[in-house]
Amino acid sequence: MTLKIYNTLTRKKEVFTPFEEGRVGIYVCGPTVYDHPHIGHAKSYVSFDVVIRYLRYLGYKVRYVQNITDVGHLTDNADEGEDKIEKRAKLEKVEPMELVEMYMRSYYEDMDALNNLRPDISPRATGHIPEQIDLIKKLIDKGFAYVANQSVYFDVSKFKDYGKLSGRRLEDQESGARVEVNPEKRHPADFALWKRAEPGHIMKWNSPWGVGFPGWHLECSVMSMKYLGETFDIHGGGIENVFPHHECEVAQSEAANELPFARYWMHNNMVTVDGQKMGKSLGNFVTLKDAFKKYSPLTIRFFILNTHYSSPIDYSDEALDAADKGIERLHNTIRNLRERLSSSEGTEGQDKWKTKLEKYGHDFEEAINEDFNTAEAMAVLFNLTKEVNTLLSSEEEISKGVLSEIDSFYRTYGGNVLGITPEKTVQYGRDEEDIKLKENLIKTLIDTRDELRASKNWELADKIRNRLSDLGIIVEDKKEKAAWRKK
RNA sequence: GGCGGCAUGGCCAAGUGGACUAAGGCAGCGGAUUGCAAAUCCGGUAUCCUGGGUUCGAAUCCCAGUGCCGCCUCCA
Repeated sequence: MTLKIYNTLTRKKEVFTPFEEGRVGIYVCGPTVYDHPHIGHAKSYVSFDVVIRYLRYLGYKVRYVQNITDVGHLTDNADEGEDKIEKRAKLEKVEPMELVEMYMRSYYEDMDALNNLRPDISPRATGHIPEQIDLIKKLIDKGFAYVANQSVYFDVSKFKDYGKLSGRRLEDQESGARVEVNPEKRHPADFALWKRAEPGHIMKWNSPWGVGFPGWHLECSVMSMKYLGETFDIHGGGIENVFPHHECEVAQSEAANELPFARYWMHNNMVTVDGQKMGKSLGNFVTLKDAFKKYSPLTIRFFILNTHYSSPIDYSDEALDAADKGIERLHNTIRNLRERLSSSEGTEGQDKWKTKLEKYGHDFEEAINEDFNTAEAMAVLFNLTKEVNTLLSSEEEISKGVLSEIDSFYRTYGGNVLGITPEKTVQYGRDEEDIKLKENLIKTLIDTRDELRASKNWELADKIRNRLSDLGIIVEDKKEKAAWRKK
């Protein structure tokens, strides 16, 4: 079995082989931190998180680089408009770097909640100005860039492969269709490597061409090659950035190095909200902080992974409610399993289950190997879950050996690879002590109720169960002792 | 105008030439289980957008049509 990845560059699904045996270098376009992250960020970074997790599961030593854009990303296209960070900083009356810090923290907070692993390196554009200047110099020296009125532009006509990633040809582009062409540019498709700072511009640095700031596309080229090498394995990002962002990255990197840049390009699709595109201008952004008020982060993760990363998803209450129920079923089984595990012993039947689980593991891998088909992989998890539920609800004794084999299956595939199953199954309170106290209080009530049931005092037993239900505690009666869970 | 994608049960969604008499989730229906519930299990539920074509064989390939969506402004 081999991992296959759909490569935007070749428009084909290809067998993945790393550049350097046993190691994988991956760069994923990170956020521009000028606002709280939204549901679109979640889709992108959850998708790539599974890529990272699976590559590690396969035994690769992975270096995961994901940048933080903190300068150079402008509000408009074609190198015009204000810097997003600077604009927002002025609005909130803070230092640009203060703003960056604030939203960067917000970003990691939400990504942590979604159970995304942190990147190994999170380089910031402002921390790599000298490197960016060096790359520009190199491009000018090689004749791929030119200086115009203290700004520097990449000359697309000099790079014959321009358009190979996005499949666009220069002559097809209707220049100036949506924006006025900057008269400093020789060709309308030329893009800024360095922009001179206009009066009043705050975020600026000295350069050989005057005071200014780097173009947006440049940082990704510079930081990926600095940490991953001039040729590296995987470059990921949103499909909306194929052109012009990624196309420009390829151009400037390959022009400078005369070597292939990223070997596999992966692009995730976008999120719509109630069937409509999520856009700044439409004002229908769903921030993760808002989404989390309604749905748990793992529900959102489950919802995202239930569709292939390259397909769009539509965020709606109906879809999220369904995902919520789905993941609850999975969690219920795992919780029941772990409860049984703590009071079981022996190893009878372990080998039989081991064989069975190997087959499920094989099916799971086969799904993920097909360009990260997480939806199919989750189906495997649910097929197993049905079988486990049957086992758990049967009357017979189940050995500790069997239970722990199953538990470790969930930990490996549901936990390590997909990240949709929790380490601990009960999270109910702020700290350990708080959790313990609450659990004990609930247990006390339930124990009392079990005694009432034993003496067939149904009326009072039902009353307690209803009252607990009102408080969000679901009681499930079993033969002797009742079980409970948080709604 | 240029480029690209999608259309599968009530909803979401895998599958992209033969183990498809189409995975999985949600909802609903019937049954088992239960003191009643909850949870769980079992069962039934799809002319694979339309019309042609290729093939021994098509959800899957080709052509035409219809409808939606994205990129070429902003955005992951």
